[in-house]
Amino acid sequence: MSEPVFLHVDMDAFYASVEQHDQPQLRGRPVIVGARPGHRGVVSACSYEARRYGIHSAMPINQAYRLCPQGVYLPVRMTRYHEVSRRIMSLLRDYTPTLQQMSVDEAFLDLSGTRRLLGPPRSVGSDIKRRVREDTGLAISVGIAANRYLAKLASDEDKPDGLLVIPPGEEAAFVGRLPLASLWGVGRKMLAHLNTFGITTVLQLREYSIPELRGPFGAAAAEYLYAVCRGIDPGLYGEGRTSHSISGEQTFEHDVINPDALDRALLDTAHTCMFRILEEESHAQTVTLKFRLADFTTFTLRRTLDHDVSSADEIYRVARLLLNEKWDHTTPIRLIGCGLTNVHAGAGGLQPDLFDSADERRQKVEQAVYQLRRKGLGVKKARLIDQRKSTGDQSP
DNA sequence: TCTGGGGTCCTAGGACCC
DNA sequence: TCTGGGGTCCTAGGACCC
Repeated sequence: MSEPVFLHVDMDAFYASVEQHDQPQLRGRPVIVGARPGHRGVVSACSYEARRYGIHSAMPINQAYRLCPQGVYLPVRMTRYHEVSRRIMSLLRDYTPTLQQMSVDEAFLDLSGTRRLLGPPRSVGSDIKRRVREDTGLAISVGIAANRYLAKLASDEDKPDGLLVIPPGEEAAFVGRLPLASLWGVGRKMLAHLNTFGITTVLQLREYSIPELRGPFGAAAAEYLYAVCRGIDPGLYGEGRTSHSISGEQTFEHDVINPDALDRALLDTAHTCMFRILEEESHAQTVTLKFRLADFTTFTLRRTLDHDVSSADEIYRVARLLLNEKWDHTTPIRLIGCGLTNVHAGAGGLQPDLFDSADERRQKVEQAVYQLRRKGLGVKKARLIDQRKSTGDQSP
């Protein structure tokens, strides 16, 4: 019987590190990747040099700029990061066929039962770090433990360029030493909620039973908290997912009440969603609308149709309907977008014979447009292009 | 210091059916 | 006239993560 061994790989300051690698003159300098200073947006990632100024990801970009005006501010180049990510992931696949990629810069490897083949887990970890550095020039942090949850905490604990192994039997002791806030899944609100019950450490949390936690935190959170404070895997990580969601949204540079500007944004995101669901050959029946007012009040509405969504225009029409139901048409809107939920794999109901001829024609036009877009020709429907020419929101 | 964009999962309440 | 309970689907909102 082999013991379970999981390895978590986390790329350090990923976007910023890729930029520093691609432009060597940026090495050693504070690099901030995200929105343009002077505009609405946040920091997506920043180098360790930038962190010394107090900058961190998700910080408003203008705040970052005030802290470090001499920093190098770069736009997000997602295509490039995906390219580097794919290279690293394929390298990781040399170690296990059951690689579980969690995001562009994170993955789990199940190393259970590989000791005879690959050697001890720690040496596998150093080998991976060395190969990633040789191949891409990037530093990664590696955590190794008996379950995924702890492997992730371990890679987090020893950043940057870290390698931390939690030996079997040390699980509970390791978690017991961590601050409550560093538990994955315990965010600002949960931490504050725990504090109101006098729970400020992992060890204090352990004094509570599941039934005791259930009242204040709910059934799911109770079991989650009970497990993780003991170093037991809470068992998430998206295994066996059968559906997911696709969405797009956009924040306006200035808040908007002009219906044309809103229509344009909705149409644009509707097309993005339709393109993606066709590309992955899935189907969905539920359309969502999200909008946010100037004061940050956010509404999400959804409508489930009696058939699969068949065109971007249909997504747009449903989203527009939902907007009319909820919006007073006078309060400025900061963000708007739409999406699809309950997305399932398989072609679903997109067979043309299920639609009347108008819908069928529209579908064929869209499919053709998507084919061109996929080839990188950047074609958009005339309606979108026409409207884009008249851009100019009605902000005060 | 005014707060992106893409996701996931959970909760609570209502509708509806048996 | 008053009174069930369970199951499922749907909706709106919230917390959290990268």
